Amino acid sequence: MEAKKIKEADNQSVKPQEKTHSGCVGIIQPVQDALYVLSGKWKLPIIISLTFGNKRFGEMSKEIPKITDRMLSKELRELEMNQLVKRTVYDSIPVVVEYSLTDYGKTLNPAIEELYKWGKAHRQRIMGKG
Amino acid sequence: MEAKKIKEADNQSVKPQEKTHSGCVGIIQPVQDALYVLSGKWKLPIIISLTFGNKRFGEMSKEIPKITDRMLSKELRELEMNQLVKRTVYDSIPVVVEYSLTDYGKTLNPAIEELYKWGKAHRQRIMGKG
DNA sequence: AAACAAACTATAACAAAGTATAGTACTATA
DNA sequence: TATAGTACTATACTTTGTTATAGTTTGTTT
Repeated sequence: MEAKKIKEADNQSVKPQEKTHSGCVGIIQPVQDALYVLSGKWKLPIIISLTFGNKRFGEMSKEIPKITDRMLSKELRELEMNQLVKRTVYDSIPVVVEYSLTDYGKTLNPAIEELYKWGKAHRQRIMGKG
Repeated sequence: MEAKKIKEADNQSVKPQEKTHSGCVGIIQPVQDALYVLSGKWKLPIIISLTFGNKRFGEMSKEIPKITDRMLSKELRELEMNQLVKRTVYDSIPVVVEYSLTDYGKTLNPAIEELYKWGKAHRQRIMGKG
């Protein structure tokens, strides 16, 4: 499988000659690239689940609150295409499929960590010091 | 204006008694909280634009590639509700409206920074060492 | 008075994302 | 033969997100 390309539409914008205004376009684009790969409700939950150890389909299905099998399957395939997740089939009987994070997938850790910290603080702020 | 509540649906899950599996649910939820606030294609671009200085509607509209006025207006309102962005009306003539990040909005900086770094590396990986 | 700018807002249409439900293929066990 | 486990996939549908287009208000310039 081949890595999904970065959206064409994100390619537009800013030839080097153009004014970069305050330089913010150079920041926006990579952030949008990241969001594109992580888009949707479930990719980060799946990745997080796998940072806690390799998992089988059924385990993840139980472990990630509210995810449906369809979404799990769909998102795992996308993550695989982007080389963040690896799928290993053991030809035991019955067949067992194990998912794991690739080394590349693990490079998302610092970003996830920051989102986690912010999200935690945000929840506390909103729920009132809970 | 009042801060938008965290989605009810995100409240479900895990009573303290329940098995936390490998503890990953405790990470997933805050990350989903963060994603909820930052959801959509435009909130981070808008926030990034404002980290480079206070801006007026028209400036942001030009500076953020491809955003429509409708989305800019809608997303600014949401960010304002979440206290990430402040809207200041100067009663000059003609009236001028300035948007800025709140201190709280600025706390997103580390997360954005990590997403930026990852997105930049990802683009290089995919575009081929560009 | 006519045209224009800033900062939006309304309406409708369309696209993407997500959910619900059911079903498949394989094998094992009762 | 019937039931069950594992790992999905198909279909249809609903919801949410985004875009396109046009219009509003207040005031300015010509």
